[in-house]
Amino acid sequence: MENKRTDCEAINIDIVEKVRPKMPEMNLLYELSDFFKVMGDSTRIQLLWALEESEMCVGDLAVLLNMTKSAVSHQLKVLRVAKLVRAEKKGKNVYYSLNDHHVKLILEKALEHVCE
Amino acid sequence: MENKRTDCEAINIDIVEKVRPKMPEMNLLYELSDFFKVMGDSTRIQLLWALEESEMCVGDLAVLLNMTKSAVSHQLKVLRVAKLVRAEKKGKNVYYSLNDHHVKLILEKALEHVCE
DNA sequence: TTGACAATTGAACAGTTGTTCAATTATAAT
DNA sequence: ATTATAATTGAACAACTGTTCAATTGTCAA
Repeated sequence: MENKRTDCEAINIDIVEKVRPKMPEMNLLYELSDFFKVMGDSTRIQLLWALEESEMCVGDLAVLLNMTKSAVSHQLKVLRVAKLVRAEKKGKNVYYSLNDHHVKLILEKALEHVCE
Repeated sequence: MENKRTDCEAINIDIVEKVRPKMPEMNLLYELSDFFKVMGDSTRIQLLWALEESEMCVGDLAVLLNMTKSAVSHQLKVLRVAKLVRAEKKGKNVYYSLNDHHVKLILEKALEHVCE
């Protein structure tokens, strides 16, 4: 289970024990940090930002971001696995679109944060 | 400036050119992704979560998270550099507290996202 | 069927990240 | 002054990440 360990005693054991029950479960914690990890890449933010404006296929996104199709496709896969975008095949092309309304809100809040 | 490059032509050049002016500046993009990178670690989320409940010193946080003081201190430094927490020396101890009201909101939104 | 194009894939690479360990700084108590 | 405790620091290490490159899949048009 827990393989880390402290190397000290608590200074204010009362505070620690008051806070402990408020801490989130490890499971939730990993889901949260995994979500932020996905957001923590400038290429993926660009992709989400672009798809907020319009659905687009891989080639268009590659031109827009000035990257190779391969690099874009790899990152779209990350976003797809994280369920932030979805893919739809139309003829020869695969069109990507946003799959989650929370993302826009979170991006806006983060924007407020970095802009202040 | 730009050292990446496409390996293809746009399929829908009209869409690409319609979206292009809406794209954020590289500068802003990096600030955004840097912020999410900081949030994208379960240890740092635990620290922020704990400090939302009460300010605490390094030793208490180490006990609470069951980690070494060193590991906690390293991560607190990351949060300090990102201006998400601030440190105040009180006698023998250094007390850390939240330094940004946006963080709580963003954590809540992210929580809504991963919980649905 | 053949050829061209769109997209995906996996391996490889360099660059980055988080924890550990040992050493160090700084404060408080004796 | 000396000792003990709190916290920070830097180097080292393994684990992870993002892009490139080359090869592959699947679809359309001729």
